[in-house]
Amino acid sequence: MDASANIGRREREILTAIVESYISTGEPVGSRTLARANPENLSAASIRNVMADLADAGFLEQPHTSAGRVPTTKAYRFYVKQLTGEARLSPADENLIQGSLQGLQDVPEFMERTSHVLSLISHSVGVTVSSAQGQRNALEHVYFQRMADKKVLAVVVMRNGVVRDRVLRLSQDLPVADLEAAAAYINQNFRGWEMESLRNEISKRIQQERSEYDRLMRSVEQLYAQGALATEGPAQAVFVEGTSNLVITEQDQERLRQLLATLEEKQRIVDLLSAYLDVRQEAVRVVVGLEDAMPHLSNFVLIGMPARVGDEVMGSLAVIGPTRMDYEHTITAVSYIARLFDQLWNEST
Amino acid sequence: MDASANIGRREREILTAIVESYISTGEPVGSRTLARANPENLSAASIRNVMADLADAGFLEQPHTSAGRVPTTKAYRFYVKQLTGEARLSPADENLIQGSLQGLQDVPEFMERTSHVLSLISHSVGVTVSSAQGQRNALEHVYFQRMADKKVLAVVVMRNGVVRDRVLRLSQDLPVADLEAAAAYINQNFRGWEMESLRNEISKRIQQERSEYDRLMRSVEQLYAQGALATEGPAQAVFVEGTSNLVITEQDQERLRQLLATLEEKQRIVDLLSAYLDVRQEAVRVVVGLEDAMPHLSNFVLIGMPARVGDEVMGSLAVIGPTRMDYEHTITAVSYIARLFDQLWNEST
DNA sequence: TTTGGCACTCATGCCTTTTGAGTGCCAACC
DNA sequence: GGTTGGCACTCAAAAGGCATGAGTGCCAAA
Repeated sequence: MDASANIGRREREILTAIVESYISTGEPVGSRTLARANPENLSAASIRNVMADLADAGFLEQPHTSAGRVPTTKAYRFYVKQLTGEARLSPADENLIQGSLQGLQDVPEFMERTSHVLSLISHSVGVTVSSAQGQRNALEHVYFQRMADKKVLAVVVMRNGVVRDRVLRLSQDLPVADLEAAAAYINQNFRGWEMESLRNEISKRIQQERSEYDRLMRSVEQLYAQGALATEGPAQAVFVEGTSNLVITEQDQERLRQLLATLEEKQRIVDLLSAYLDVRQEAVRVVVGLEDAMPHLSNFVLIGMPARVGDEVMGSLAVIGPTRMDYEHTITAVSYIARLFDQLWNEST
Repeated sequence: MDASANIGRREREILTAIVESYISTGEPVGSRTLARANPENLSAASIRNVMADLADAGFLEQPHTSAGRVPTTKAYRFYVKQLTGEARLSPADENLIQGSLQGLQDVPEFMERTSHVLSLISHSVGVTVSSAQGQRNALEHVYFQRMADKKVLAVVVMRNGVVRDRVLRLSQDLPVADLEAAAAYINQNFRGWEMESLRNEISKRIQQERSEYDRLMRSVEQLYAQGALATEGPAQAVFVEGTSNLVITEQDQERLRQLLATLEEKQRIVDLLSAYLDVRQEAVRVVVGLEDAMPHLSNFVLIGMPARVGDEVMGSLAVIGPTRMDYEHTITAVSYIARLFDQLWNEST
């Protein structure tokens, strides 16, 4: 099924040379130019023959009859696969990254700066999502503040330092004393509990102690029902940076417009990343050809991986750029930052 | 000094006609076309004379010798000044806005959606800043959580529902008990105080009760020194949306690139808005010609105003767009949303 | 003061020509 | 048989030439 199996060594070399040449110049590459650039031993005519084969196998395309060849999606996939992944970042880039990410404390801030750094290094669009699900988080402290009739501000502090606040609309007003009692009850009984098991336990207790006359549990029930202890929330911050780099990449007006519009729809970015990045993956993932997921992102590539601290996923980082990009460099940068992220947050906890 | 004073009625009419024509077509406007479009009574030749005068007075420019006239910055300023400001938003637009801004609870969320709506309505870039300075805010509750050696998470809840959290790095470690004591001290003594006077009072008390042996005050001092009660913070969220609209506006590649790059620098956006939008202004402000503040924003206009709830400034909303824009429409939209903001937050508190 | 007329300018669009990088194929060569 | 040089052919893009038309300035007449 995979035609790349029956490809000989010569073909492989020429194909990578073509891909590299096209990536750096952007011009369709012809046999003559290739022969001149790599004056090993091959002549233009021989290369022509190989190129014809590669075109038949679906690795190359011609914009028009008498033009050079352009790599197809298949060719890029092949190219990425045969990269060694042993490249190291230049000291300059390492410094740039270290410098940008110093003195950070919260995840969203890290994500924001990371998307910026990624855009600088890759010359494409840096994209990060701070999902901060906090599922595995232990409760440290809750606090309720009465704002107005039937409106309560709930603040939840978790052990890892994530603070979540939301306004609840209750079906029935609760006086300040009841709010304080509820907070005290939760703090005393559940401090240190993991949020998920905490929620299970609370809903269980509410079921059991259904006595209509237990004022405390009724308050807790109301607060709980309105999501006082929910931790996901819509607080999924998305950071997209480096869109100005697209102006150079994408010449066509209308396509550029649609590109920018697509990148502004935060929800679609989240979907894209969650569709392609697996929580458990250990290495950078390169997805060539995003047109399946988003029509306007044809000729674009996603290079990314989840950002984890230990086992817990705190978000994702990725670069979205044109197929014509420096894959090796970008891959190394993404994986470097992901490793750095883990490190930074491990040592500071 | 202002040449617009000595401009007669005919001149004024022709100038506005020119500006409007240029805004809608984008083509330099010539005397003949104008005469045909407004067939009142004037002939092309007469208009030519007037146009020559207007050019002398600095209202019009010629791209080249034999082309039509293009309005200058001065002309736009004149045009904006003579707008009545009595326009109303179309029901469709009002619905769009109302729909987008329903069911909101926190200011940043409002700002994010507002920048989006503004970009849709103005066909330019919608920009909002949620500054939530909270200077005028009363303290409701503070909470300190020890994270690690010399690291403390400070959570400040203010009466208006704004929650601010930050990680403090202390010069000396504080045990949990001391943190709790400090929090209790602040909560008992200063609940309900305005943040600014609170800070003044605390630093005064620290000065006075300098006794090296007062453990409590030393804890408070340390926490305070590291900004436990600071409320500005870098939590100045900036939302920029609608950049895809610029692709149509700005034809020149390089300029477009710089534009996008400029709009990505959040800090500059903040500076721009704070430079031009006065906290106390009651109406929409239109600034034609942003090139003084930012060279890359020549030929661009800022239309914005602060977003207030009563007297308190919660941020700013603005549109940044090309000089060729529908001023009246955009001005009405901005002021409509600002009014809506005040309303929404008054009724919900 | 307004208007028609006239000569002049200059960006724009359209057509044609030239150029050059590329291809495919064939015959010759090692 | 794989490799190479040669040759005819293709086609996009650049360069030149020309007509078009919207525009201007200025002048003289109404």
